[in-house]
Amino acid sequence: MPELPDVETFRRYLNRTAKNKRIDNVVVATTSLVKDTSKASLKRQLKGHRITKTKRHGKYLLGRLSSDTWLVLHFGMTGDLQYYKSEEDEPDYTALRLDLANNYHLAYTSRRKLGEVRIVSSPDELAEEKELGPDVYSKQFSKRMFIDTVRRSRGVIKTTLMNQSMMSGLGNVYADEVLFQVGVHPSTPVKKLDDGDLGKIYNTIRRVLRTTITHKADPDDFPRTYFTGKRESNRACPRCSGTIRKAQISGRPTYYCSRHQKKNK
DNA sequence: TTCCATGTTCCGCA
DNA sequence: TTGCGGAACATGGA
Repeated sequence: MPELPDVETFRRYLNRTAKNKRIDNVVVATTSLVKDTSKASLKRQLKGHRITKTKRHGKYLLGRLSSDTWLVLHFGMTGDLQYYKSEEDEPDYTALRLDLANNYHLAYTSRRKLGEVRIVSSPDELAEEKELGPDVYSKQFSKRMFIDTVRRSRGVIKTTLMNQSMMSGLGNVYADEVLFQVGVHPSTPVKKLDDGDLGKIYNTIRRVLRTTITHKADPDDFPRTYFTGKRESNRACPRCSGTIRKAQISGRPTYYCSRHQKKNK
């Protein structure tokens, strides 16, 4: 679930729920997800403070604390956020729980324990440490930057779009969605794409992200011509009379339409 | 039971 | 030397 549109949805959720509420108590249930700091230190840095502002860089959600440091949440493949009042509503797999002054709780859950929780001094510090490229949905990330960045890659287009150090935010599912919509085969070498092709890919990335964020990253609400949420081989293509195929690209399961996504135009 | 999975990181090879 | 691709990681669900 958690690629850029999901994390942006989490960010907005946090803004209208736990933001500006004092954190009275902190429960760390899954210590292995806390990186670069001890459990005790994480608790100390959260307790008594509030999240006053949120940001997102790619798939990372950051919350500025009233102490002027930043809480970082990464959701791995199965992370989620839940805001609730009654203790019996506590979700399964809660890894970190913030008990707020209004008696509500914010739970960060992780089924597969692949995420990350930490404190950094600034969003820039996080980007530097993780070597994150610009957020693919940010205003600053222009079409020119996109084309120049992609040109540095010697690999195939899908893998390039997913490379977080080139641009951050797209994962396996949304990279497929973008290429599906723009009609480019995922294993097309970047060097075979001209500036016109790349410009179209850029426009499609922005449009797909805008649309899916609008629908709160819920595939059930996506337009019919999207195939996120319907990733299944041998299924009819929602855009043409073709059939959805599955392949392995850079070790990731990849879905594409064998008819309207040709390797060479 | 076996296989698969929306994440990142590490290692070997070209 | 640099960058790409595959494997590993942890764990639940189909």
